[in-house]
Amino acid sequence: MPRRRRAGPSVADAIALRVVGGEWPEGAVLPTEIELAEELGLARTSVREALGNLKAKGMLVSRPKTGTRVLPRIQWNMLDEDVLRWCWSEQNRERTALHLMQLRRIVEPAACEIAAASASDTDIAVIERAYRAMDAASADPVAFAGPDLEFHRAILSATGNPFLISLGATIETALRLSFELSTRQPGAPRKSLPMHRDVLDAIWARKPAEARLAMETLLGVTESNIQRGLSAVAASSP
Amino acid sequence: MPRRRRAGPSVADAIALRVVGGEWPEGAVLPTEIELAEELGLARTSVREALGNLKAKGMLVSRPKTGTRVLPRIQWNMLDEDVLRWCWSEQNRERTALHLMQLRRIVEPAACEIAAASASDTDIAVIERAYRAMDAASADPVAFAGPDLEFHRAILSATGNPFLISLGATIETALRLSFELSTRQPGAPRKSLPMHRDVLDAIWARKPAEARLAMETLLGVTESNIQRGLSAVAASSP
DNA sequence: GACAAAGTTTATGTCAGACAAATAGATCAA
DNA sequence: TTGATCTATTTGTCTGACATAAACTTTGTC
Repeated sequence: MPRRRRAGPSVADAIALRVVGGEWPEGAVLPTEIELAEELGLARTSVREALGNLKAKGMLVSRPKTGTRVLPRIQWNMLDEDVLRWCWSEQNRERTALHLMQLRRIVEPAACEIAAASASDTDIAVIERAYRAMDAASADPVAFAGPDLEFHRAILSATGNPFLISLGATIETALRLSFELSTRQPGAPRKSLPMHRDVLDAIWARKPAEARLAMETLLGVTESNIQRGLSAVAASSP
Repeated sequence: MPRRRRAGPSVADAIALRVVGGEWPEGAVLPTEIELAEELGLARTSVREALGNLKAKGMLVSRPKTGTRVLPRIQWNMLDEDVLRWCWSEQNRERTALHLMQLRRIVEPAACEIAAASASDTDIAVIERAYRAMDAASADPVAFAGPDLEFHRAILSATGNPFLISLGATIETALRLSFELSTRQPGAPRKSLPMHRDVLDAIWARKPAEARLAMETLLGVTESNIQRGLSAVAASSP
């Protein structure tokens, strides 16, 4: 007697991971809903719900008779947190990490500039609180990560631009995924703290140009840290 | 005898528009699935499918007994095309249009720089093809819009960065929505054409700095066009 | 009377089976 | 050969039922 497991979003996860893994490449049609249901030991309803999620995220499309096809990856919404998470569990993490870094170096300095020009006092207070938490945790690289993410997210939020705020959520997810890469440097927190301080001070002083510059400097160091982390990973697992 | 209408995604649309419209504000719980089904004249299954989509996009969350609640707008994924479309049908289009423009002025010049530095010949050929189509349609502002969108999207694609490519899709959707605002200027196509040409030439000549500058100039003119369009709308409907 | 344990209620989550609709592919006719 | 029709198959929708979880109520105890 098969007890009903609370499948939840894990069904979408299971199918999405198989899509990302290449079991059904771009343009391929995946098995019928009934076949998938049998294979996974679920009702067709549950499979449909999972497939519906993947359709909502631009990964699949389905039509009667034709079946459900995998859309080209170019059309997937990489800015969706789930899609990003699923795609992360793949071989090419290095390139993804670098692409993410490229995005950050485009968006975050500009966000700093905007924040310095137009953030409210409460916005800045949130940034400052994150900074204090970073300071308190600077001895522990693991505990340091949380406030670090919050610091960068708070700056995006301080712009008041909904698009940039959503981008902040995406970046935060990606950073959490690439956490392993950036924390291989034990002394990194201590070194990056004063740079974060520079960013905060410039925003607090309402100096947009300086804020942008401080963030560019910070991200430059961050990128070289990540690159060192990448080469360390590559060296440890030839 | 109620014939079954092919409801399709319009169910999600209907519910999403009511959420965006403020019928159930942030944090509020919306009616039970059964009540919604009765109200919409659909089966609970169909309502569930629509709600599932909205959950996948970060707009709703639901738990047994508690019901389905509207998440804070700050958590919605504004970079999702559907969410963007739904939020567009609201009062504050002006601010949204300006926020979009702010995003473009951050992303597109940087993308131009990257494209000029690293785009493949085929990537550039796609950009050039879009430019030719713009040239051919420069007499008709309506026909001009399509190739115009394609031109900007092609530049984002030419970066080879999946995140920027996804952003391109978002920007394209938003531009299509704000189409009405930017086409109030009859002579705009003719004026913007040479600026697009400058962008293309700089990318073709592999001069990143010039490409960035050309795009900044182009977007500056575009923004003032949109602002004129906004004030024209405000003046025509007091 | 306060408080903890057990039962009740109710909404979502899952299942099962059926029919409707659409369409790709096969069949048939001119 | 070509065009229209037929058929098979897959997704889309409906119906009704039970499972599960959590807020609410009741009960029992100190």
